[in-house]
Formats: sequence, structure tokens, C-alpha cells
Amino acid sequence: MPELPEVETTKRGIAPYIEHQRIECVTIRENRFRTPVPEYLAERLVHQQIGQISRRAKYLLLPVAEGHLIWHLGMSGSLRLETPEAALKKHDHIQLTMSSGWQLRYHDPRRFGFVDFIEDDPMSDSRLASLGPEPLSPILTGSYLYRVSRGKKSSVKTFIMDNAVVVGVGNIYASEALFMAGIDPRRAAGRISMERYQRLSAAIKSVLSSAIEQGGTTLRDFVSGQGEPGYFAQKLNVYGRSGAECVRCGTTLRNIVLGQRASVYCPGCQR
DNA sequence: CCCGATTCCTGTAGGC
DNA sequence: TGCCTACAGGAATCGG
Repeated sequence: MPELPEVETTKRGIAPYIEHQRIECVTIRENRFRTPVPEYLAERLVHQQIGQISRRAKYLLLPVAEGHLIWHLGMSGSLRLETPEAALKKHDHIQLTMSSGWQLRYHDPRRFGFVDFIEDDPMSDSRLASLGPEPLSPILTGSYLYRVSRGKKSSVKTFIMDNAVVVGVGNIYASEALFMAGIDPRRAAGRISMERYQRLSAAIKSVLSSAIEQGGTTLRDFVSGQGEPGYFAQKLNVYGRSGAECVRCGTTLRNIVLGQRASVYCPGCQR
């Protein structure tokens, strides 16, 4: 499921093929997503040139002359490049045919994602304006997490998955970062020391950078722009390993529910 | 304000 | 083998 590393992998994969290319044709086969595809989307895009693609949190931003496409992959979405001859897959809902001949196809079985068109400054858009800092930016530090967590009673895992605190940390990487930092995910966010938050911020950066290097994590259906899976799944220490032995201390990993999310951790070395 | 619960959706896995 | 149910989850929204 696309978290930040998967969205970054997608961005890097598709950018060389669609930046500075003109959109020749827009095909929308399905418009029911988290929000409906705007009816005017195709007419706003056709014959427009795409500028430099960027990413904010898990949103992809594709600039065109009169605004930005904003794309969110939800939890089962992927964007991949195909030649026009390549067979359509079930759930290939939207497709942009580029002047280069490549087709950008949006595949999203669960339809939790969406695409929208923003005319104004995208950073002023309500969906982007309230977001916290990027995890790989210098703004995310141990002292930042320590400061904004004071008084918070929710669990530290829920806290780092809150997009107002820091963006792009979903269930997989939150679980992995807490394991790496040796912190029990159930701990109240407001009662964790500065020292531990320094370890946690370093762990978040480490696990996300490493996952980006591996091309993301493929559990079921994530594929890069080139249609290839990511390889970080092989490096997961706790996510999806409930009942197995901890790679560090051998204790049996436990699964609990925090914030309605499965949370696997090691009772032996996460305290 | 804060925090937890609910909601959207479909493919997959597990139980019987 | 086939049917049924539970589960996966990002983020908006609601309610206490």
C-alpha cells in the first residue's frame, strides 16, 4: 500500500516519461473515487504540457499551465507507464496518453485514491495546508517530536501516524520505526523522553530512506511506474510478522490494535 | 481541543 | 470445492 516511499518511487519512475510531455488524450473509465473525478478534468488537461512533478506527503502534484493535478494513490492505487498496445488490466480507471506515446495508467482496485484539479497555489489547498513537515526534512527532529507531543495522551504509534505531526508515516513504517527505536507502540506520546524521540526521529528517517532505496514495499499490489514491485518487504522486521520470532531478541512478536490499526511489536525489546 | 470510532472499497485468506 | 466472513488501510468526518 502506498506510503511515502512508494509514492516517491512512483514519482521517480514516471517523471522522466511525462515531464515536459504534452497530454494528447485523457480517458476516464471510472469516476467514483474518494472524491469523484471532476467532470471538467479531461478538457483542462488535454493538449497541456506537464511541468516538473513534485510530491508533498503522499500526494503527487503534476503542474500544467492553468493549475495542478493532485493525485493520491489511496491504499491500493498505482500509476504505471504502458505502451498503448499493452492490455488493459481490471481497475485501470484513468489513463493519460502522452505525446511521447507512453500512457500513464492509474490502477486502483479499492478506489480509496483520487485525482483532482487545483487552480490556485496547491499548498493553500485545504488538503495540503494542514500537513505537518516532511519526515526526511531537517524540520523533523527529536526535539520537534518531543515538543509537539507534550500533553498528548494517545499512543506514540497513533501520534507519528498523524499527518498534522509528520506526514507519510503509515502503518508499515510506523511499526518498523518504533521497532528500530526500541519503543513500545502503546506508550503515551506525551510521556516519552527527548532521548527516545531523538532515536525515533532518526529511525523514521532511516526506515523511509532505506525503503525508498529499495523501491518501496510491495505487499500485494504496489508497483512502480515501470510496473515493478518494491523490495523493502524483505527487510520488514515486525510488520506482518506477528507470531514469528523477533530478529533481534527471539521473543515472539505480538499483534495488538492501536487506533484501529494492526500493530505488531516485540514485547522483548520494545519498552 | 482532543481523541477514538466510523466510513469508503475490493481482493485475499482462513474457517467450516 | 465453495461459501461466508474478517481483514487490510489513508484520511475525512463525526461524536463524545
